Amino acid sequence: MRAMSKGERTRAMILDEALALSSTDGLAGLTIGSLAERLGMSKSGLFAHFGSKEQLQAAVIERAGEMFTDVVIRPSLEKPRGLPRVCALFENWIDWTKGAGLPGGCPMQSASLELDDKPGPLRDLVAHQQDRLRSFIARGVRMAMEEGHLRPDLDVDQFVFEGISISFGFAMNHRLLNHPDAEQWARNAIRGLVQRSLPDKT
Amino acid sequence: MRAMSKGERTRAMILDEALALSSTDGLAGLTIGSLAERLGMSKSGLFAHFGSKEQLQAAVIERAGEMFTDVVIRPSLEKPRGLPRVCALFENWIDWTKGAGLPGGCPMQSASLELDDKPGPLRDLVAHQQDRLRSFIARGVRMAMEEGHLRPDLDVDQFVFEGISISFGFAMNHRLLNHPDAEQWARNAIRGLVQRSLPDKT
DNA sequence: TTGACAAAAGAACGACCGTTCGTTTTAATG
DNA sequence: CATTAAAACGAACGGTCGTTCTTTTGTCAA
Repeated sequence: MRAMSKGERTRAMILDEALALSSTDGLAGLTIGSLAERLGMSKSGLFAHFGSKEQLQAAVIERAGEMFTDVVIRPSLEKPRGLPRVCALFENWIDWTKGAGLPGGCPMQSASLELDDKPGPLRDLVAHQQDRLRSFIARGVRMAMEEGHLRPDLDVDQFVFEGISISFGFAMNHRLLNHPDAEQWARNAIRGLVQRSLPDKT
Repeated sequence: MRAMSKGERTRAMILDEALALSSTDGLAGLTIGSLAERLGMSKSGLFAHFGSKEQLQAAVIERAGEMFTDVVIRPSLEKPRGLPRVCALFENWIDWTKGAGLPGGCPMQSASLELDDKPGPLRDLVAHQQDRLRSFIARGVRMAMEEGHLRPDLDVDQFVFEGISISFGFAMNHRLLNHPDAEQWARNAIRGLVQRSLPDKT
């Protein structure tokens, strides 16, 4: 890990700060000037690390994806496969939304809303990351079905849609209206989703 | 309606275009220059109608709220009170998300994400509108309980949370990933939510 | 320690931002 | 019609945007 040159180190430092900034101001609100000022360096010096603003934004999106993987996905893999892993993922996700690291909300969520009408490489990047998440959850659910933890006739895509919707809905309620009950609602909703996906007790 | 002066007419015209623009580019991406160009008028002439950009943005948010009321809420009031009205609301909402009028997605949703970390009058405005929607739905659900359409022990806030989450989740899936099954998932989820809120058949 | 190269700084660019102001055009009213 | 107020314009302001240069500084191996 000490094979990290000076340039690579500052680049990583820039990305960390850029991620924090874009989580509050959005991907478009992320400006090179303010980012440089926060880091106490010159615009041009910062700029040279990325070559263009779009590439900076792309790097931010990728970094956000890595962070999400580290905080939400990877820890869930330490749980036993099947239902425990699926539940752990949603719990990690709720914790992540509550502000794990980033000052603003989940940057991927705002990026999605921001880019949904703007075709281009950034939009493709975000869509791809969302697809990866979706298929990861689907894989976990299918495992849980194989393990007998969930109904064999469960509609996997429907389950994933509802789980993701709850997570996004929680972010909305928690961050904008910061309603104190939002977390409880989200946990209840996830629990209900799981409960009605269990195998029949007959 | 002919009591509308020239100024009021152009102001309305400006707001319509501003709403369309902000639905694709976001509230922050809405600029006076591009808006004026689209309308074929001068920046200063347009500016004079609002006095500041923030007031323009506030007017856009309010206009978006009116539009949502016209397209989603008001039509549901023509249905009989109780469950039919609640279901109609969610169906209207899905249609609205599919692009009723606006080229971009629901402007209120992106505004929420955009402003959730930026305290100020705009954030308050959006939060207030969301609160109004939430309490409107809650009122409808309570009516349905009184009519005997829904379980008397139903957790109203929980119901509202899940319904709103589904609607937002649909927007996300439909607009960003434009997954063809998204609408079906959303309708299934709403139907499931309603079904498990019905009175016991015992 | 020197020499080569990577990294950061600095100044400047054209473009666009929100905003102001004075002027001109247009609409409403007697 | 003439008058007056409302509405739209055009030019300009200070700032910031992303980006491009050239120059200076720092790093790191020979």
